[in-house]
Amino acid sequence: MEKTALSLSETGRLPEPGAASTGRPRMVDVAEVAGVSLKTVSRVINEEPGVVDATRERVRAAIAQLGYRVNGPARALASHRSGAIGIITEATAHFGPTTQFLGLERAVWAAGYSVVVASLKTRTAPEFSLAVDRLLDTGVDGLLINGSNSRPVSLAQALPADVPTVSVGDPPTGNVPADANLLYAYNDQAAGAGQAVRHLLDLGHRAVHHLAGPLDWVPAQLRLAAWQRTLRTAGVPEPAPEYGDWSAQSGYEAGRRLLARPDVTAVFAANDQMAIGLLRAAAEAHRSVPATLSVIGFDDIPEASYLPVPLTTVRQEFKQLAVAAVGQLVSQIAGQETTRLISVPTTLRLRDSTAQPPSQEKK
Amino acid sequence: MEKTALSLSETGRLPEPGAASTGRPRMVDVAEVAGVSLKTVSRVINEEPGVVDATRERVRAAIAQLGYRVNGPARALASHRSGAIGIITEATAHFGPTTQFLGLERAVWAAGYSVVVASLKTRTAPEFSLAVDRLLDTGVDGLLINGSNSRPVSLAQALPADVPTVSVGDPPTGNVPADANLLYAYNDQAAGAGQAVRHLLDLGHRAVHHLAGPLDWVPAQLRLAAWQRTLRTAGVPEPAPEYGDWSAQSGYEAGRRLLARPDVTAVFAANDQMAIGLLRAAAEAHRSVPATLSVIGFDDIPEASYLPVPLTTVRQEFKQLAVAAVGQLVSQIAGQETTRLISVPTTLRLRDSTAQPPSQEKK
DNA sequence: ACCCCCCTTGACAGCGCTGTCGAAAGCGTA
DNA sequence: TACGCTTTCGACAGCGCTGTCAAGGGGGGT
Repeated sequence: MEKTALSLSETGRLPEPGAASTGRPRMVDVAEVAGVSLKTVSRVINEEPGVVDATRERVRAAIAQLGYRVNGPARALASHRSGAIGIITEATAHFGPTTQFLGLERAVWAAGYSVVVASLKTRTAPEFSLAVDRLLDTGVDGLLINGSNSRPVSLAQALPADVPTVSVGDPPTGNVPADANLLYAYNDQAAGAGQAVRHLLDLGHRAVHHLAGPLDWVPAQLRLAAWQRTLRTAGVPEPAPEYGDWSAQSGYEAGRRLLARPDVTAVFAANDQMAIGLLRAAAEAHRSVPATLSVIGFDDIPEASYLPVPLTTVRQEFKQLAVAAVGQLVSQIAGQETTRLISVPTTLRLRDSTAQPPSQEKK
Repeated sequence: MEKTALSLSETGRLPEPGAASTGRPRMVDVAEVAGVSLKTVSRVINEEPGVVDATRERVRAAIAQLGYRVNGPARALASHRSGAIGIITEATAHFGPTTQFLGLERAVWAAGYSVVVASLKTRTAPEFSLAVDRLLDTGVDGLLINGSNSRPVSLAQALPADVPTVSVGDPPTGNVPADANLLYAYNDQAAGAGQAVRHLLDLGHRAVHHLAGPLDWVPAQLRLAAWQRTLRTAGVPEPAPEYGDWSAQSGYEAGRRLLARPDVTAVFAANDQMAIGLLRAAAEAHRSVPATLSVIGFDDIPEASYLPVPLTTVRQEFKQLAVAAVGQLVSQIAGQETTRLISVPTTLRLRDSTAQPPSQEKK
């Protein structure tokens, strides 16, 4: 027994001095080539102070010579920081979520972290929890939730309290627990939707209809609520909304139902894709836009300007939002005080799909 | 949820006996609670054989009680496998790349790996190398390259030989080095484009024009080449193509140039977005589709059916492709033999944007 | 009844890095 | 010349897990 132990420690796969040709070079190999200690190499790599320039150069040369690269897991284990941030995102190719996701991804790398992604195919709580678990198992330092969350309450519940998290895209809804680890960054949906509706009212429309998104998406709820609020404030009756699922197809179908109603002259669609579907339904119904029907969308997708009728829409600044959110998260990870809520303004892009209603004199 | 809350409040999550009651529970804490060795806990967690059911249950209970979760970096360090796969992707919200990316992401998780992402804003070699470096520094076990690569040669050059890699989306071009670590999975672009062009020829069009994508994207090259080949085979003259950048806007502009030419009756656009722009240009030029102009796209984006004229297009099966690619990569990581090239077929989706040319009798 | 072998479990040495702390060297001042 | 201070560097002990190998215990074959 002791014999075995002894012989083991004796053989102990010690690399012969000067020759470490096996496998990937390690930090100790670099140290040997540079003629310095392991720790000094570590200092150079992490750009810590207290290393004289000549030594630093020697180490850098050794690194280049061996083609050394750090072992992420080893570093994470020793330093208790993985340097990774997890992003939970919707598994949809929709313009909004995708653009926002890419913005976040780039902002995270720019902040010096790597990005681990888990996508959600359904909007169910179990799948959300599963995604969180997966990300936490990889050891992420923080979490970004991209896009809307259908479960404003369970969101906070499903998140462990000890991982800094920023929910990006939606403002908190309902009674938000004052849990300091859950922050929010979002586009000002309500203001944007309000602007859109007011624009239509200002043009002289007696009624503004709404083609809403699926109500398990917070942005859909917010845009709907802002539409209602704006109408109420203006003292205008509030017609029943039609609902879609963000897709052009659903916009087309909802559009057909909408256009079958009397007196529909202006429609605020909750996103551009549905507005596209609506435009198709209008064409089929021989309603010319904007002469007899005004349409306004939300997002400002790149195609918006190049539709048969260039689409008036509400633009969201995803890049700006992403940078703000990542800044917030990184501060939080560093243990600094941060703003709990960040709101990024939206802007109304006027194009050709909105005009005065056909019969002005009726007033 | 209530269960969790209850058990949490009951146990108070403080393992007393051990000294290290601070912070996250470790495997040794679980071992202590379960009354087994560290190694046995490891066995249970990794579902290794050789643990009797009773013991297994005891360990599982201890894990649940403590709320233990594995430390990814520690496991990666000890096992020499990070369990992560890196995906390099284009930083665009375009339908094709995004859909393909999401397919890959889900397929990777399904295969039991986590996903680290690096996006590319530009198509330059330095940025590509940077992305590879970042991913390798995090310790990924394999690499997926999502979408096209502009640099068929430098792609292989920029990749280290010791990391299994699958290029997803494009077939290899030019002389591919027989480097066993670089595999390919792709949609059969050439066949799809060929089908599209042949469809237009079969309808009786005397010429088929092409609205090509940017030539630094391999799919753009392939679709262009297939268009040329099909025309040549049919003995039809090959007009100069117009070029766009995949966007609706560029499609609109190229469409205007195209429609200014005489005798343009059929256009094969390299993607659906550009086809949308082209449709807009046609509307402005008072060319009705498909009566006086046939248009065909590529991708089959969800909106394609709901455009003013439902778009005939070539559908790509991204999900199927993703699953195949990940299977290929995982086998490669496991050191098994794999197919070096996987091709997934595309299909022509006939809708309303293609018809016979206006003047048939000219034939 | 005995032996052998397999099945289950545990002890222990790292994986490659960082954090702590102390040693050595350099430098100004008395 | 000697002293104390700062700057630069190295020794060493883990971080939390897995892989290897050995130990113990029970069942089947003879």
